[in-house]
Amino acid sequence: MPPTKTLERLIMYRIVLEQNAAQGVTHLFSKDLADQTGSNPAQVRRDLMVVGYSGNPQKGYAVIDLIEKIRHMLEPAEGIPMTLIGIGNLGRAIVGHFNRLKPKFNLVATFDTDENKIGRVIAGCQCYHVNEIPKVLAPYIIQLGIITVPESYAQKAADQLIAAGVRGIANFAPTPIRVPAGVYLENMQLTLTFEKVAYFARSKISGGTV
Amino acid sequence: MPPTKTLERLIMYRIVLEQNAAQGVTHLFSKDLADQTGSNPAQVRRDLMVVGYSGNPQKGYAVIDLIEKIRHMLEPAEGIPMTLIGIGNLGRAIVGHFNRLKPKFNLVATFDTDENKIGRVIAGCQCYHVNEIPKVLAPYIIQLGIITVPESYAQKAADQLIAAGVRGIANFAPTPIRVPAGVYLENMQLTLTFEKVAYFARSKISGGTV
DNA sequence: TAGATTGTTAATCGATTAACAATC
DNA sequence: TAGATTGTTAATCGATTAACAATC
Repeated sequence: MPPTKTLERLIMYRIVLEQNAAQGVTHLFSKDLADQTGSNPAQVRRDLMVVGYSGNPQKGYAVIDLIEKIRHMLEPAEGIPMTLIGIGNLGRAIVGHFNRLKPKFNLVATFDTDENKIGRVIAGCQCYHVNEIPKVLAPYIIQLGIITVPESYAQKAADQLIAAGVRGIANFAPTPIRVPAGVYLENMQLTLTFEKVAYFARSKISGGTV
Repeated sequence: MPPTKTLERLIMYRIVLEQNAAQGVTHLFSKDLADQTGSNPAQVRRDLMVVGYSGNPQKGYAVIDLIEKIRHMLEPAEGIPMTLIGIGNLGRAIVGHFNRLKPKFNLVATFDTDENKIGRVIAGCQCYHVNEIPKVLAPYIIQLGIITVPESYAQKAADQLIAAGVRGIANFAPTPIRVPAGVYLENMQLTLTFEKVAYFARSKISGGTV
């Protein structure tokens, strides 16, 4: 299993590799990839060691082949089952994103407590009441549960997802939550990012990246 | 200037300290703070060294005082000027967040290219056409510019903000962008988070945090 | 071939954790 | 006082960067 940081960068490389492929670029050097991702050539080469793909000192890396290698490493399977709780603006924005990520992810259902939303298809996915989580999710082993609910409901939402067997959680509520060992958690406090940027924008002389 | 990681955790501590204060908790030990933020007591104590606040071996840390110390360290000033480009679902969700963060941040304007949005007040803030960026932002030194536009417009949006003197950028478009030295950049690829969680949820036996 | 770039190892750097005397 | 917790230094750990022989 690669280090988290390496994995993050590999995902980033793949994103920009796909953009390059879309523009008809066939080969890139480690320097190019570094420039486009805010990394550096040594880092890129070191990261690529874990995917088991070799470049060519004269041409660099074949874009298509490298995408395929990274993809293969990241996604043994397609149609990763996922779900989302809380269909506010943020929830809708994220669901929208996932419509572009098909068929990689399979958004099996969304949940909310607002009667106006329940039973409707929102952003292409059926919305259920949170009470139906156990029933609706029973057929799946959900790899990714996204929490976009208000602060007061965040921990409860996580507990419900975990009870339904969800293995990984990305929490966007404005408070960190806790999960038992065995569940992978990413607490995404958007506020934290904003405060950090404001802080370093004020303090730093030269810019950081990623 | 504290290390980035330390700063991130300090912001997180403050978030949970504020929640504890709201619940009437007056004192916390490093262990409590660690549990609630997915950290560990040694880390907490080490981080708190930089804020210059001393706890008490018998009572722990006085919640209110510690909040004040961290706040003081993070925000020399109030009303940090900020802006946002791209009033889609994600943009609206973020603007909504900022309404809770007043008076700390001061969202001076939002921008879009959609004629249906321009001239309107959306989520409490006036929306202008992107062509007006230079004029509207001229009176401010913007510390935080948030980009929530489609992929194809992300780099352009950044360039426009930077030309208007924006010092820090949080980019939520689905592609990393580049900025010159002197501008602090955070590329927030939500996709990256989702793929990472899905990956480790599948691979890891015991859970990670933060 | 000559030379820039690769893959990989070694060196450096920074961040986390452990340890412990000082403290209340 | 006794004992748990603090602040801080030292040790460990992991991640980044530098270096360089191998390669095309």
